[in-house]
Amino acid sequence: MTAVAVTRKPRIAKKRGYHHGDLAQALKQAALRLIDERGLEAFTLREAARAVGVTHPAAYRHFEDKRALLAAIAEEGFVALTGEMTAATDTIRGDVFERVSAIGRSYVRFALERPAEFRVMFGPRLNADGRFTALAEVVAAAFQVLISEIETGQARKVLRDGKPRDLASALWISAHGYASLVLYDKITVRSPARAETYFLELLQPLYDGLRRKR
Amino acid sequence: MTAVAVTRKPRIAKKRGYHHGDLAQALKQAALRLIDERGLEAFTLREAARAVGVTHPAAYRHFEDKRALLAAIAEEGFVALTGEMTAATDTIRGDVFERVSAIGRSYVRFALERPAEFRVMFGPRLNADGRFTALAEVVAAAFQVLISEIETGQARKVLRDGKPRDLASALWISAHGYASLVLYDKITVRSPARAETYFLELLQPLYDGLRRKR
DNA sequence: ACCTGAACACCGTTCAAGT
DNA sequence: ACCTGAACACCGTTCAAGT
Repeated sequence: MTAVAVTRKPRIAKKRGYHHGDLAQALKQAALRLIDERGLEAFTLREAARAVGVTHPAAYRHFEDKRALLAAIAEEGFVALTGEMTAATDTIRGDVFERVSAIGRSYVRFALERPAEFRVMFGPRLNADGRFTALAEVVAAAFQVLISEIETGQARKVLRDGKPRDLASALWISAHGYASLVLYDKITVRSPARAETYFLELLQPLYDGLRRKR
Repeated sequence: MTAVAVTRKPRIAKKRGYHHGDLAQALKQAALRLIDERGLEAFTLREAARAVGVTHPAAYRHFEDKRALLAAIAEEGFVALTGEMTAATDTIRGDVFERVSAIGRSYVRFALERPAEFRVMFGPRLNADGRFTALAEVVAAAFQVLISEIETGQARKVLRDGKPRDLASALWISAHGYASLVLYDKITVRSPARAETYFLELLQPLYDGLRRKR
């Protein structure tokens, strides 16, 4: 966007020959760092290549194009998110209600701790044309964590009736809406540490509404 | 992103001299059309200028830079959204609960009917550096519609207790989370016509939870 | 198999110059 | 006051050529 005049920093070690490592992985990590520092819109493939000490066309040996690099990051992000949500419930055995709210909390934590990944996962419409089928699959897998939890909650007569997909959507919407509005500067949180508990405070009405009447 | 080889279309009427109209307005409209057609990431200032028949540096007479053009679009978008939300309650006199859910519905409708504006409003972090104070103000004004409605709902003992800001945030989160997940292809709606009622279905637990126990 | 050099068709931004 | 022409420092993508 802005054409800044940068004093050409001489490559520390002028690489000759191959990168001799996992260049694909290195490019993804460089990309995330750059997105963290200057934002998604300012991110360029060329800069990522420079950061790992390789000429920019080398990236095309590992990714079809720029969008494919971002899609790879998004894909890994959804896998990581699924892992976090699953891990969140591991510590909580009994109360399904506690488990469900722990999943919501872990979603929010992921978004705020790894904002660059979150933005890549939800910012650009990478898969508008359905090009990245693997990406669509890991998105579905993440959602499935919510659905399964709702199902066991309903089976134990803790959660209200309704299609599991729909109740799970409500959960996803609440965690995603909160995370998005915070990350995109629309809702202000006093301190990052309070972000998770504030989420539970705000969405208490929803959680109350999800509880089965007794 | 993609460098398409376009056969240079000769300008229909080779404009000489001034645009002789509201160029700023024309650029904003052209921008929205282009974003609608090819997405926010593909949008360029130069193409918008070409579309209205003016050389690209002419845009800088009306906007400081590309971000400022997008910020102007976002600003008008928030004003329009505030108008829609206010209008949504005008038809409903009595039940505060009905009014609150009408606001949510109008938010969702706005997002799905005017996706380009919605994406500009919430997609790029235009105001991350607090550069556009007017934009921040219209965002706050839109939020205020929700807060006011919550306040009267509480005064009439229809809505549960709690800080109006917090209950209003819950509403915003739900409408925004739903709209975002639908617009960014994460939640699928059977038909666009069903999108609004599906929203109410999904968030029924939240609305139930917002109701004051009696 | 993996990377470089060079090229192409674009960008956003600036600025002197034109009317 | 408003716009153009020309220039600058970038992009993403392609491809022949090198090791």
